[in-house]
Amino acid sequence: MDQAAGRRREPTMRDVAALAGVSTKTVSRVINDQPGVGPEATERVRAAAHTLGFRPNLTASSLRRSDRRSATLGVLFEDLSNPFDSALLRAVEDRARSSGVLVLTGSDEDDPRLQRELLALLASRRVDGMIVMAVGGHQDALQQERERGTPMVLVDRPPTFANTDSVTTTNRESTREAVLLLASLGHRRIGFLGDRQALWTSQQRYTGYLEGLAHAGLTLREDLVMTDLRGPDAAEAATATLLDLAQPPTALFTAQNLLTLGAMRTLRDRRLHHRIALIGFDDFPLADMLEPSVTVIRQDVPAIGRTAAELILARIEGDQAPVVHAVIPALLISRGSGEIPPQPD
Amino acid sequence: MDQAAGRRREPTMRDVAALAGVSTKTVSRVINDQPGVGPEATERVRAAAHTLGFRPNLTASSLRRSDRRSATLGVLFEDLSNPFDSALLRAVEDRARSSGVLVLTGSDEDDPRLQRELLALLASRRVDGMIVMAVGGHQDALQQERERGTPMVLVDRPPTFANTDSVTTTNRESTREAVLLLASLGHRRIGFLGDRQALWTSQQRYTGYLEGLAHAGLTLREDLVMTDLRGPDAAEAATATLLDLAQPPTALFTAQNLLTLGAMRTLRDRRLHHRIALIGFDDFPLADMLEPSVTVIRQDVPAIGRTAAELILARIEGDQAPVVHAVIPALLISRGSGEIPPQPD
DNA sequence: ACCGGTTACGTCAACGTTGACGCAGGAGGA
DNA sequence: TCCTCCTGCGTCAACGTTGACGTAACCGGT
Repeated sequence: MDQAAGRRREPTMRDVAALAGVSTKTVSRVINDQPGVGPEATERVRAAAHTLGFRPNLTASSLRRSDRRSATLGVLFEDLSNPFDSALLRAVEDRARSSGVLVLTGSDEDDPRLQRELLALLASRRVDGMIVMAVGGHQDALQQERERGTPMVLVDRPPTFANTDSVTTTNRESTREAVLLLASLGHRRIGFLGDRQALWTSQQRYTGYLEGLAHAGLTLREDLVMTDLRGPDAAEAATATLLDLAQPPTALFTAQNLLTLGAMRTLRDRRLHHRIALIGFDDFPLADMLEPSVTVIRQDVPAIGRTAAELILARIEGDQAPVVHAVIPALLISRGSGEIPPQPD
Repeated sequence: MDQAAGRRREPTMRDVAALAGVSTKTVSRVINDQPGVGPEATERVRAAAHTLGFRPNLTASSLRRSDRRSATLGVLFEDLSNPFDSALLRAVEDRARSSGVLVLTGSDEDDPRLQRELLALLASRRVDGMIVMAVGGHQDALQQERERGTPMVLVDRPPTFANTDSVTTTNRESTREAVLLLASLGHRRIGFLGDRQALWTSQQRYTGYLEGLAHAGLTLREDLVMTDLRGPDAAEAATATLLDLAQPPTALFTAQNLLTLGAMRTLRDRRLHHRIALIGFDDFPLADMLEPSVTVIRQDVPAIGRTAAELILARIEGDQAPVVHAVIPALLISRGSGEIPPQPD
């Protein structure tokens, strides 16, 4: 047995047919459970297939079939090593596998060039449909792919173009809810740390923040808002800046999980983590093990993934229903850090 | 534009050929950068392909080519939503993409039936090779697949059968090192919490524990060893059991990241987290944000993934070198919890 | 005995692409 | 001048499978 080259030729339907003494078409019928084959012929084919270890070649099959199905889905996320993305992938995968569908994956790092390239690689493998996290900025590549007729569902962020399903979460509403919670505890100076404003989710969360302030009768203080923070280190520095203000915030809202970590780090360094309230968007492992435990807004990632998978599978089956923009509710999980009242100076 | 059905027919080489006024073979040559086409014909083909939006059908191509390559790899891990697995996937993916190869994924949940099923699904899509985390117990399905000639590399756990590459880490050596560190601080009663002993990694880590004790001149106390723990809850209970002994351990070694979390939870509940030393196998996010920060053995996940991908790609290219069992060194990261000296009772 | 229908197969071509091979025309050498 | 080689194409068949269609045998009814 070699490691690689000299790979044994896989047995084909022709081989099975020869051994069973029937035509390849009959083998095809048996393999695909189609009617029109007698019980003994069926048995002979089954036996032959088993002794030869025959496995149908799905690429040849999908080439020839009229529906062209490859029973393969493309999944294009920002970064599959991110817990949010990988949990989403897992949910998609589970739902897909129950339909015998496998998943071809890619990480585009939110880079339009990379996304376009990966889209092309998926397309040349003729996946039946794609579940994609759109990159920030314009979605030209996605739109072009969609206009070619590729079934597509966007997750996490909706399309900027027409006629494409999406699954997102209650970014705005849940953020508003969190801000209202803080305000109800008496906080008047609530800081906001946000991701890149080019991202739709960031904009939504910021809008929710503004709405929350308005509902609580608070006026926006621009100096308490820091956006376009990329990663925990930026959030760490931004938090320090806010705390150094003459009138520092008594509560913080962090609009993304990495930013939550950065903010926590600064609060901890300054021994303020029990004195300044903190609510973060996105749950993360161990949030409940920290001191104080971190209050977060948790997206229902399994539901998002399952919904996206169900949508795309239905579209692939030919579902012609009007476009769907599903919104999966997120949940505010109170753990302690968000319930700290404002502290006297 | 419909959502799904009535999917536009993708343009083929025939369409391009017709528009460019050449034969399909000439189109094929241009697309594949093969020689034997004049500059103007090349230009006409390029233009035609561009205006039609032609993209080669890789499934048809791989069916016909002599090497049968589909430029697709199968990756079969235990659970893609686990941070270790997803980081590994990401590393594999990056290395593969630099060769234009895409990855077809699956999670087998350490279930032999599921693994066999997913293996078959990957095989019927004729992936060029597979990177697999073997399930605990016997590896029959893997071995059979391997014996059919499928190029294969195992990660995290080595094969129990011949002639198959693997990439693992220094489970035994690093565990020994950790135990020696604890012993050097004066610990005499070091507890061990282990995963299912059916897993190779668990056995290795347990062996390392034994070796560490022996090197330190300590005798094994069986009552301090708890194995076959599944998940954090089991570890939590096991830790409680150990602490309730007449002579409880003064230090703990947890052989897997979920077990580390469970042990930490119990230590914290009993307010012993600053009095009992703890070292865990596998790093995890936020380990540095806890109090005390958790000393861990960190596997070099990117290196493992990259190495596995390079191995499989080389084998696919026909590399006939003898079997490789790569071992990637893990690193002990001292953060505090592992440096707590034994406390007087 | 004859007809219409059904059952259980088989034959053939085609899906989109590429390997093997063929061929015309021009360049270059004897 | 003729032969050879090379360049730049084209033709054809085949990869493994399945849709469309053909057909022989048999059934029941008249």
